[in-house]
Amino acid sequence: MAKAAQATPAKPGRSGSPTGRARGALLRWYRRARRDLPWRHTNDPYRVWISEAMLQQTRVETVIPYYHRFLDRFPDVAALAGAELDDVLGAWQGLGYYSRARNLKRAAEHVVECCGGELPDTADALRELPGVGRYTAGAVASIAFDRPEPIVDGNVARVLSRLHGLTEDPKSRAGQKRLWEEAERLVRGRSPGDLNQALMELGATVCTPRSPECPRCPVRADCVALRGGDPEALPAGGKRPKVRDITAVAALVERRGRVLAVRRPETGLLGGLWDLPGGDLTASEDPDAGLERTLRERVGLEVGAVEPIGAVRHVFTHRRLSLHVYRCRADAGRVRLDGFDSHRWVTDKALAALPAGNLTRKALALAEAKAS
DNA sequence: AAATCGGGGTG
DNA sequence: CACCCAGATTT
Repeated sequence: MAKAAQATPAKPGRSGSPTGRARGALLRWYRRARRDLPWRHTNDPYRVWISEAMLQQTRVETVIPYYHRFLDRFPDVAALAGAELDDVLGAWQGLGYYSRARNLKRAAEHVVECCGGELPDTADALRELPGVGRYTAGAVASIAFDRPEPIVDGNVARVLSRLHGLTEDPKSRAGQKRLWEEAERLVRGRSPGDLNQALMELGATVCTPRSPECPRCPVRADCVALRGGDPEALPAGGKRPKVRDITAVAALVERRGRVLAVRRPETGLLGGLWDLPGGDLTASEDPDAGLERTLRERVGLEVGAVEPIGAVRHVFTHRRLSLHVYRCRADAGRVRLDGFDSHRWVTDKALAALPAGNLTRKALALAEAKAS
């Protein structure tokens, strides 16, 4: 259960000050207008933590079904700590940023070993857990433990940039410093969890990146950017990274009625997930030649009866990938891995059950469609 | 300070 | 297509 509020600093928000007026307006607005979201039905620190981990860089609507399934499968810290990694990754499959799932499990194991299975109840202690940064520590501390800890996420950065007319880039060190200072000033006082959620809710539903609905905003009277006439101009934007085009190959390598599945390294892209063997093509390399080369180099197999199945495209944040999919037969010889952690010869059904990324699922779906 | 890490919704 | 999302971690 949530602990009682700790002593709050000596200056409760006076409703006469701009800060006090804004926080009162935010709290009243939030209690009236907030969306009914699954994680708002509980103060259970474990559930709050899981929701915050899932919501990192991920939209609310995407998270909701994962949140229910994950908690159904791993209802508490002990269940998560005792689970198989593949089961945790399986529950995370399709959600992206898979290091979050591995860190959750590692953190759960640590909490069981060192804290009797109870999540730490301060931001500083939470911060020690793998995968818990300043934002997540503040969110769990304020929402689950009623502590006046600030949070700054993308929504809060936008709201505060506009409210205070901050023209610095929120990504810069100076911009971050200022945002956290403003968030801290605002969170001091009653109901820190609701205040923090009000800021995020406002950014998500009213103070949106484009076409903000300023007439509906509870703090419009104090908004510097609105007075300036162009709230949409804030926050100051940065530059975007360049997108690379990549061509890769992968194959269903068959032997004695089974296919070869390989596990990606724990760290890096799609870490710990299962995949079909293959790899990126070098510049101007022919896909057929690339398949032969990557299978030889990365799984140590010579293959025959190579049959192209087709290609699938997948867009990552800064990569556009075109994957050529093949079916082939492996000659005798031991698997020797390079760049993968482990392998299994599995049936089609077992292959479909292994945790994998969406690109691999697309490839499997294509092969399935082609076979029938 | 910049790169890396997924996937999906939106205008 | 560009942009962004209840960010964290590594370099």
